[in-house]
Amino acid sequence: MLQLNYIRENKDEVLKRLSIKNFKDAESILNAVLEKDTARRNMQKDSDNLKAEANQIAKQVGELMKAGKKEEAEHAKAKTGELKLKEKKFDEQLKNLEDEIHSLLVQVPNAPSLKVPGGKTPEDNEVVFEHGVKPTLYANAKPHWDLTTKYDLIDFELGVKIAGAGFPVYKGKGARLQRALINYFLDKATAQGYLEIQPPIVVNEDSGYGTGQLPDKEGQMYHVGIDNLYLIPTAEVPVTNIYRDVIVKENDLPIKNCAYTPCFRREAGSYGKDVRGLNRLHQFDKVEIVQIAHPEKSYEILEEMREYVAGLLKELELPYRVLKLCGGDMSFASALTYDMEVWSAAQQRWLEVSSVSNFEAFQTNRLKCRFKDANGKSQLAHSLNGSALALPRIVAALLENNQTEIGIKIPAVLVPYTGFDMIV
RNA sequence: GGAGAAAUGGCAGAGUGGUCGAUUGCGGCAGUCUUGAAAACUGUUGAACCGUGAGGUUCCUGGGGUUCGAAUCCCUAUUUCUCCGCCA
Repeated sequence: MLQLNYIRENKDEVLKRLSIKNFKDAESILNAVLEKDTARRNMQKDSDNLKAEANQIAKQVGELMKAGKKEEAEHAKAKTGELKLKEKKFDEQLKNLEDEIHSLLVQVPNAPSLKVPGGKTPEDNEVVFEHGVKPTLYANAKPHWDLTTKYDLIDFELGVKIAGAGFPVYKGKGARLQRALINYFLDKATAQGYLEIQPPIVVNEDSGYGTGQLPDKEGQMYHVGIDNLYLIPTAEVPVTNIYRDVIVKENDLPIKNCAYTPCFRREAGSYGKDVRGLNRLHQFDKVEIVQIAHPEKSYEILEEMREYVAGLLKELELPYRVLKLCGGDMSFASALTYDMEVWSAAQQRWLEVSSVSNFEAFQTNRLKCRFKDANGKSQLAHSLNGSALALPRIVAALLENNQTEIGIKIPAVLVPYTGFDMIV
């Protein structure tokens, strides 16, 4: 949620930034918000005065009673009846106005950074960096869904039997490769100063609202109805919610957390080649990095996180590219997002493996995650997160790109974790 | 799942109808002392909203109620703890 004060003071800038996201009704919504805000403030002033008066009378009654002036006290009491009625009316109207403002405000996406390119579709994303050489495969090379069968690494059919499509069963070296990647990613993140967190993988409603999955994306999460809990779609949800309703120390910024969790996504509406094999799953593993940052440092930190993720891909010897998402392709909450994609040699396409975003104060406004600045004033911190990394598509690319006639080569950095350097 | 108790500021913990936005301790911050630090001492220290300001309003888990007046009384929801049962 955008900050009301900020909109009030920087309306033109906010409008300009929102136009990058092609958000249509920005002007009319913001005008309505500001109008209602003015009305709300006036009403609060009136209401506060009324309450002050009532408080005065209550105090007087107390004093009169103590002094034994019963009659006068009764007289004063009588006066409050009327005030009370008015008070109730004011409170109701105030609450209505606040609700209206809130429901308008939650419709407004985060205002993109001015660095975000315009555009509407993924084609308009800007390639800012590309690294590595796309491998040329031998004649009989296969896509990963054939390789996983050939080497008995992943059983998709078995997953269907046990749970359903999109819940693969990893076996033998396939399972070991998963564990190796998770450990490798966690070790790297820890070395980079991220504190490892092992959060719950279900969250309550408040947490869902805190990071913005609720109410909009309710249908994308698995819901445990009997206890009203949601399976997390990403570790971002439980980890960021650690800082809900928290005032952190300015000196502690930036706070760096990482977490491995399984992630659960219903992916309603997906179909076709996008869902083949490991391309899109209902359950997958991911190591997430999260930072709570000082507002002045957040963009610097975004670049640092992007570099960090790129470093992982480089070590894994995967050809990758970095996209700066255009306004139309960005998520609702993001102010600037980099997508990292790896080249899948057998599918001949780029696969998104990480998304690194600066949310500025959009999430922290909802979360009420603040810090005290040098003047003792609380202000909202900025939040950022990124995948580092999501496993399935990394596995897909590793298998496809490194296949040879005699087996699949494991990149050197992973060998200490897998215990084997070749899948044969 | 059954029985009981509790929920107060960063933490601990007072407070049972008006003088309570809340005693006190710890922690934090600033200062004195010190070459520096520690200790000691002194001061300061919750949040949100309205207001240029003075100041005002709201908040003692959430919601509702009683009352001129509620942290305090009543109802309700949630959570936590203890005991019992079950159990990785």
